[in-house]
Amino acid sequence: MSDSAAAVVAKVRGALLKTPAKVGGASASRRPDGAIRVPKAAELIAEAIRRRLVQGDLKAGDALPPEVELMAEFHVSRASLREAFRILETESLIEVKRGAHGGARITLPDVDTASKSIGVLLQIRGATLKELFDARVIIEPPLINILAGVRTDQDLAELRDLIDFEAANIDDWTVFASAATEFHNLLVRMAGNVTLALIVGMLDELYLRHLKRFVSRNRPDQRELNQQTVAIHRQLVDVIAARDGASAETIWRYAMQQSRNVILAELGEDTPLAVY
Amino acid sequence: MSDSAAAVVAKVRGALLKTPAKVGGASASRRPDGAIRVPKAAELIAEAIRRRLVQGDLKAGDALPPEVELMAEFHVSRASLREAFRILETESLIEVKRGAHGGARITLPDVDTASKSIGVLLQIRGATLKELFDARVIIEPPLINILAGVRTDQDLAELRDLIDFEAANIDDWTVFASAATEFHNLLVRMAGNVTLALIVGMLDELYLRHLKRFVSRNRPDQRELNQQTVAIHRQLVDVIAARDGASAETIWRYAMQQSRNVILAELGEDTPLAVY
DNA sequence: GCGACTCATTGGCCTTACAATTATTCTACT
DNA sequence: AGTAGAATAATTGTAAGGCCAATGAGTCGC
Repeated sequence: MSDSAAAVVAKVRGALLKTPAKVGGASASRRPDGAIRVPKAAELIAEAIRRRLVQGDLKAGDALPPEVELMAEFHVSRASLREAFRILETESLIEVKRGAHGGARITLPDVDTASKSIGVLLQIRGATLKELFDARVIIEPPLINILAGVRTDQDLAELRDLIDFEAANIDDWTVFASAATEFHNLLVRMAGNVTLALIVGMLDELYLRHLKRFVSRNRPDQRELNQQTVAIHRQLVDVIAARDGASAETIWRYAMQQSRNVILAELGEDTPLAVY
Repeated sequence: MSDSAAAVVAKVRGALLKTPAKVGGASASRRPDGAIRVPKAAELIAEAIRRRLVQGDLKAGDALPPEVELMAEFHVSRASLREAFRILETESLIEVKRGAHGGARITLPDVDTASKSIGVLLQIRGATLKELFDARVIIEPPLINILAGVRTDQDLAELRDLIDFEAANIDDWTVFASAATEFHNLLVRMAGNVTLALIVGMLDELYLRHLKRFVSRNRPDQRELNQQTVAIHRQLVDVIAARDGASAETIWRYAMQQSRNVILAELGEDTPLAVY
């Protein structure tokens, strides 16, 4: 290529940003301190691909063209393209496999990704385990109230199936714990607010991450606690079945405060959240 | 270097992962489908630096050594190192400047970063604007109740200062909007739950991003609405001053539902959230 | 002092080359 | 015919080296 590097850069920038009317376009973005930041080639490529993805041009599982083709398409070197890949991998938007028929494939980001970035933020800001639970105690009960109004018979059946599964695994600590967590998430999802379901999912995820790092032992009275849990879950579903939102909310708030107190008493109220 | 590439890779892996006892260590991680994934050099470097950062060996503003030194330290090529930089940049953990005395500097991630990853997730899952507001209507009022119990006189003073500022800028749409948003955030922060403050901050951020993309026009009755807003804010602070948590919660819930209805009527209830 | 200039430092980007991995295809042997 | 295993082709992972651009600090001239 005989162009000077500057010309090439200019060309790429031009090619990538040919939709300057889009107000949301994040080229030449400003940093908090007001200084302008010249976007790097890799960032522009990542942004272009990300846009295709979010706007639906690319679906999960779709394969991106091999590096050689993308290099030609974006007029960049392999190094820059690969840096863009690392960015998109970090955002869990692609996965790259090597070998024949390898290459980058679109993946849907999951809760893990988001909760990781939030986790770092919370840890830096000194959030405590107590706050994490308080947040859930505030968010979940009102959702249960809503759920009592919108639940279908199939929802009830699913919830009861899950409770039966809990009861069947009452002695297997890890299985029971993940089932109980899933019960929470299921309730929240059924309430129908995708946003809050996601938030609760992330809080769960953070709590579990913390747990896995610091707790390996079991409680002596675990079995008894688990039985209580199952009983409360059954009671809750019955009230939801009766469409008694207010009672359901009260029950759930009480139940969550109970388990919050048990867990915090064991782990320590002011334990700083630690996910790394 | 006369080693085969395989030997070099092995050496690097060994050097980077010399703390295998750390349970949190994410080398050779498993993907959801159970397949094991060989971590790339860039990921290992990013992880090593990230760990130093989160554990406090590196503070915000600290400069990392120049690329040449890091290449030597990690025994990797410049390409791999730079891919690692892109990963860390994506996570908002470093910022790279060029020129003399440039290089990578540690930065603290901010709400933007987290809300971006959540935004993608929400958009993909088809969250609507309505849900975003419903989430805030659920989360904020209980926090106001708490705030009424813990508020200090200085908190009241700050809130009233902010309201005065709102009143003074009642005709400047953008200034008023950001002041009103800050009022929300201030309330939530004062309630003392870092986790929920962060979550509300992210929801705000997402709403504002959406707004900036799609709304440029003003309402004809904006001035009147803003005056109502100021009146309600004053009323709220008075009730908080009286430590009347229940009333404060009720007032705030009502106020938020009002503004939710106004905004949704204008933008459309089922508008899918669009942040890109 | 103070502005323009120089220059060393450092990252941004490109090219080339080779190694490692993997799906497919071919081959040889049973 | 069928199948294990070897060759092959496609594709990413990593390295090395080079040029250019940006930047900030010191220097020189006024």
